[in-house]
Amino acid sequence: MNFRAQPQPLTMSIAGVERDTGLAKDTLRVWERRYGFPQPGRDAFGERAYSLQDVEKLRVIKRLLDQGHRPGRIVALPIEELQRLSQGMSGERMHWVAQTDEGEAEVDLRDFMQMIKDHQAEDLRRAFSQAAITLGLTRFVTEVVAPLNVMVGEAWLRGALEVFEEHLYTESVTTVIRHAIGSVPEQGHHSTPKVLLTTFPQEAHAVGLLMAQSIMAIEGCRCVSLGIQTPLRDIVMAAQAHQVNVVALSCSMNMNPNQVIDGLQELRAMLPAEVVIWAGGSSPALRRREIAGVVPLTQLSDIAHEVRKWRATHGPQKTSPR
Amino acid sequence: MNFRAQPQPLTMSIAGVERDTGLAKDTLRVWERRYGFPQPGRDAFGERAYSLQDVEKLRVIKRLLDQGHRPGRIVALPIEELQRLSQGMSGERMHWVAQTDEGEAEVDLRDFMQMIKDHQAEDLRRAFSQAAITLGLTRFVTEVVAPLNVMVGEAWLRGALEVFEEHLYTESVTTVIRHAIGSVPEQGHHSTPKVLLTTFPQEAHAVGLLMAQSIMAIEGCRCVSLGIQTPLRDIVMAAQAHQVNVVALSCSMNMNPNQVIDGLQELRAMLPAEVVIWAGGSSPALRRREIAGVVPLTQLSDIAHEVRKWRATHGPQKTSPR
DNA sequence: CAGGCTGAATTGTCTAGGACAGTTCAGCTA
DNA sequence: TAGCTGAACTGTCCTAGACAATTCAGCCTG
Repeated sequence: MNFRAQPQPLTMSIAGVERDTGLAKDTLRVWERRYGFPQPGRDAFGERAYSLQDVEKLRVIKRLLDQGHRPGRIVALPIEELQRLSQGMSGERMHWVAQTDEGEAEVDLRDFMQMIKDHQAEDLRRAFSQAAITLGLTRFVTEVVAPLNVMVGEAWLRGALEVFEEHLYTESVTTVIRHAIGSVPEQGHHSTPKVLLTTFPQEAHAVGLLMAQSIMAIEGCRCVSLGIQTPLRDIVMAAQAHQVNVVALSCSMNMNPNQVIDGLQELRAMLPAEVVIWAGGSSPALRRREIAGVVPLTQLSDIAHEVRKWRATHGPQKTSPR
Repeated sequence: MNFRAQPQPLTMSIAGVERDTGLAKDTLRVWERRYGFPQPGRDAFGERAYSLQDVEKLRVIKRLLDQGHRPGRIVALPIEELQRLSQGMSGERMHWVAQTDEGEAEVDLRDFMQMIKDHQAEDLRRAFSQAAITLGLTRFVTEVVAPLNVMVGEAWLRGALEVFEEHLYTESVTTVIRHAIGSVPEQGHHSTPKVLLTTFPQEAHAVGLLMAQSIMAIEGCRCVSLGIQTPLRDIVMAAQAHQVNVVALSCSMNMNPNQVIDGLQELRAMLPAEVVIWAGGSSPALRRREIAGVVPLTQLSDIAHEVRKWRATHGPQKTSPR
């Protein structure tokens, strides 16, 4: 067993930091000028070289920003102070427990986390399958996958989880949800609403989309998913080609809030008024401010409500004539 | 049916163009300086305002770049010239036909292409499912999906297929293959080889990986997939954590050949010698030159051969002790 | 004629600081 | 307490220059 220690680069380029933290290059430079942090060293070519500690701190800062803090107040703070701030929230509910109808606790999320950390690939997938069957797809997604996503994301931010461990989790969940979706009986040609699912080009996370799709399928929608990263104009063209009633976008926490808002506004301007836009996911942009003509779904449970609301507003079974 | 031809703004900001074309802001500005195109107007604030025609032309240029053209040669060309270049290549063998054992032609790939272009989402998925059942998973993947990938890729390069149409194809195929993999009986804890599947961080295409996984599953391998885009060091760490015998990488045509070669060499240096590396996919880098300690699998059928070869070389059922 | 070397051209990304519109805050007034 | 207003904050755009990395084109060699 001679796995070599990696030739880990001890620093990161500005482009790497942008990708890792989601903070634009311009922003990083302007913070340096204004707040004195980050203060990267320079490599042999005179280009910024960020230490891994600084990148770590930037990640914490990003999270605090998403929670509503303002840059000028926190960017210059020492790391301990930031961690104290970010401890404030989260971190309490590592012990959520989903319960079966009979009331006994059956699914302890810590068990899943443990399997991820122990790299028990087969066991993990089997446990997910079992939970999906025991709880049903809707509860599995809302009570197991959603909180696990948060826990995995936080663990990754803390550095408690490696990228490959997160990948394994994502792959396992994807497999199980897709399999479950396949078991939902297909909708007839006239069931409504017909929903187009996809994400903006900047969004790399596919699980959120899949979760939404699974709940919509259960609620009896006709789902057409394009997967992730569809250019704006293609979303519009697809909505037209498939004659959908609803366009549903998944926007994860990692997307730039401004891009989310801009994208939604542009999309709204390009789509005909009778096509509804649902924007779901953990992006802070969705909570922050209302966007005209866009329905924010900040919780998974909102989906079912919105489907029913749509059906109440529109004819119960006829596809709108257009 | 009042889908608007365009969004009200007849121009686009530089950020919008970046989002729509995938060309970085820096690149757009430098092209303007060097080649005189694009030559955007300015809005009331003195900021670049790109016409929709220019954006359209930029999209064509992006496509040509992906094909291997160089910016200096094409950016300044008039739109007609660019379109002529796009037409140029590909497009002869649209008439492959897979045959059932009885010999009758059953599956005409042109039918699938037609369904994609006609946006018949449900029919397409149903047709794929049916083909997978009729032909069996291995033949479905090698005789239907593989050639269709080529056809779809070529059509996209020619501009004959929109991005959202390609997305729909990818999503449908993914659904069907994943479902089929789920039906392959799970391997026991001692079957070999144990294979780690993933791609390099630059690789965005997941279907190739899935195709490989499906064939390996059929051949009785224990597959651990991390999905796409795993950093190099995480591939190594995962190989160790999961104690795999083989690391399988999928490298599509779209990856930079140099990145493929460098990545494989670095990976080879980091992994212990007893872990085999299989590199599959349509990347030209795999055909071009041999890489020491890496097995190239340029065809899907190579996978089965290589699995058997591995079993012949190593003990038939014991996991290597290490 | 294949293959390898070298210098020149090409190309994306980085650097610097300045500017400004839009948002949020803080203090004053009613 | 509520509402207004000016000041501070903040992200993104701007210009123009520089340079490493890649690719091309020509030449030489075996």
